Amino acid sequence: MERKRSDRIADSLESLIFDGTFSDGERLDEVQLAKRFSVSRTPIREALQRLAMSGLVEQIPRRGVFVRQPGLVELVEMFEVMAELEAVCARLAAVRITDDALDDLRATNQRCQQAVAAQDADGYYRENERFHAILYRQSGNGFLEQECLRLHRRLQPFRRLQLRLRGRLKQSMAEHEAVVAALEAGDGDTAAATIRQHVAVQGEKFHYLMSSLKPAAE
Amino acid sequence: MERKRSDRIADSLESLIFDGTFSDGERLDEVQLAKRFSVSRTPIREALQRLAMSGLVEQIPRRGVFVRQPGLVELVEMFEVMAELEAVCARLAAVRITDDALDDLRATNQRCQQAVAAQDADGYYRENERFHAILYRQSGNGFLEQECLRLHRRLQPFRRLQLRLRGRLKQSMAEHEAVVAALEAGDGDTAAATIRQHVAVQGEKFHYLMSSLKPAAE
DNA sequence: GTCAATATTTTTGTATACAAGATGGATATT
DNA sequence: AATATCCATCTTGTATACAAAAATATTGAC
Repeated sequence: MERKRSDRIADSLESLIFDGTFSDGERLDEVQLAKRFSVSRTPIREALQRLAMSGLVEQIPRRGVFVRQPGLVELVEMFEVMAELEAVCARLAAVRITDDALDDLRATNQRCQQAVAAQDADGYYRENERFHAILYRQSGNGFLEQECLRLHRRLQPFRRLQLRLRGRLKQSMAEHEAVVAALEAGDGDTAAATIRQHVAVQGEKFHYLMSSLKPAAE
Repeated sequence: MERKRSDRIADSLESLIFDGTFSDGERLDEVQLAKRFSVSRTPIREALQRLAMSGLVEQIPRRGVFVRQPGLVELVEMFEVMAELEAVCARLAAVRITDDALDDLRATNQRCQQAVAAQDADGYYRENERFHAILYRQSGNGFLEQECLRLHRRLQPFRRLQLRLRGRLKQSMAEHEAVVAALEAGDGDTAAATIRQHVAVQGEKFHYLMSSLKPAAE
């Protein structure tokens, strides 16, 4: 599936940026990375360019690429956009969703519940991902679906941080149920409002998390 | 401002794809392009990669890159997303917009009107761009602003097609005025609904244009 | 004559070599 | 001593060379 070396390197670098191995503002030296991955500069450069397009690094011409960790405000902004995009998906899905997809959502939610009960974090994430992916798909708008997947993927590492908040999982599940109910009833506005809140609260919780942990981020 | 040769090449290729010099599905040969731009394959490859990220071409590993003109359905989808994004901007702007920005919007609209009266197509586009750019900015969400600018830019060549529809410009201006009025009144829902319709209608008109011109596009 | 297997050629992906701009420090001048 | 200038070095951007894979042509078997 992965074909070009530069693709795999891009993924690796992405992970390294996400898990904080590269701190914000750090310059990524091409020859260093080339040695690290045992390749020439060419695939490194291709990978870096991809990351630049994704917004993970900033490429200053003739100067180098610098990792660009989103600050607190940008994160909140991204969560806000994610919330709105998912709300659009929900509103569209309310009229376009198929019965099969509704069944799928319910089944996914059930598995998600079981994962919560079993304290299976990975399982929870997998099913949660699936829930949202189905919602995107059922918007009936392939372009919207892709954009949602893109942003969702970008926010994923930050989403992981906040699961530790007590009681969040249970409430999250309840919100999922409410969304399914609204979709079933064809109530687009309720579905949109519910999912918007469901996602937006993550941004807010994140805000809280950050300000409680770090002294003054940005 | 333009720094790397590959950047300028990417822009050139983008234009060539937009204006239809490269038809859909056509393979872009690296050496051919290299000769055409009198450079080596390296900057060509970098440019092509950027285009692939933007979705303008599809890159099939070890096989080449192929231009990927959006089909009719994808265009409608993109306009739908644009409409929703702008609606979000409007709703947020209704509470966040500054008085200065309101004045700016009004002035821009006025210049836009004048351009319409003078049959100054370029002027109209410039001011129309500005109107939407201000709206994005006044959402108060920098990330949303960037995403809107990205999609707006991508849709620009297709938007240009439909100005020839009789009476569209006048109605468009009226919609702009309505948006400003709603923003002034702080009525986010009305502003959102108005701008959503304003943008969505472009996708629909485009649909009409296509089906009337081409026999059966996709 | 058709199909298949192999060889040739073409094209992409990667490595290396080269060019030009940027960084940093040393030296000279005020 | 402070600052400006020039030089050395380093890093990026581009060109070329090489390797591997795919496309195409050729040849052989049936």
